[in-house]
Amino acid sequence: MEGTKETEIPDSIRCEFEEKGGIVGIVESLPDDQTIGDIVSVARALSDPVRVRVIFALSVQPMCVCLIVAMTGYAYSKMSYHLSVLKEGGLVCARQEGNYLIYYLTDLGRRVTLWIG
Amino acid sequence: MEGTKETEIPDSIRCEFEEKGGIVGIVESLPDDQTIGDIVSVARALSDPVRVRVIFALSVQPMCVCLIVAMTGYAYSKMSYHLSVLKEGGLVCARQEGNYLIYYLTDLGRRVTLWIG
DNA sequence: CCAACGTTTCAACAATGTTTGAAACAATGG
DNA sequence: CCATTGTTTCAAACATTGTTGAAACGTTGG
Repeated sequence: MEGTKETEIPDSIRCEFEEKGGIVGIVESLPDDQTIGDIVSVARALSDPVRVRVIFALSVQPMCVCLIVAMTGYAYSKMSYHLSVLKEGGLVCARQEGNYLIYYLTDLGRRVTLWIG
Repeated sequence: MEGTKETEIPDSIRCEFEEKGGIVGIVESLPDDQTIGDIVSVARALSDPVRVRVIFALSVQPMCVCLIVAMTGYAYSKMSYHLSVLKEGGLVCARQEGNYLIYYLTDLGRRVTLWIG
């Protein structure tokens, strides 16, 4: 055994694989951890049906929490949790208006909603 | 109170909201459950860093499990689990070659990888 | 047929994510 | 200042996901 090789790999792959620089080459071509982390947090935000519904609804128009709650039938505290996950994923943000909090899509939220739609 | 109205909503939203048909109108404009479910299962597949890394690696070239394992340092059984999540999300599939299983991106997997990259 | 290899499956366990209801907070109107 | 309304926070219960190591499966070569 010489150098970086430890694993046997099938012929059908070996050639292309070595051309690409082997494991080292492929790993180097991967996005950095920060980018991967961003992707993961968006994905997590989208990994629940009610949250997906909410961002689609917000893509129609901004809404206060009371509307979102009325639309989904969820309790305030429950929806508050889901909204916080969407906020952490960078998909929504909120502005205060009097007694109300109005949630709306961020730029990223808009792009994501367009793309998955 | 007349008709569908039960919730007080702030002035800044009311007008636009009623134009869109209120809650009923907005709910009707949402994607159907099947579509939402598909989005969620793709999102879940992407909601772990190692899985995201794997699909990026597979976008460079198909790989047998032993290579993926070597690349990530994960145990076989662990990686096998993550690959099954990616498969359930419809992002990857595999073909057998002799003793090896070679994973590669599906069409959906390719589109997703391109978009998130 | 047997042994070796690549891979998956399984069950127990650990870790994370979600729900619940009560309590707290902030803004408004009286 | 007080009561009310819209919303968040918190901790405890609960549910879903991820990890581990051992055992099983399928394919290959001897």
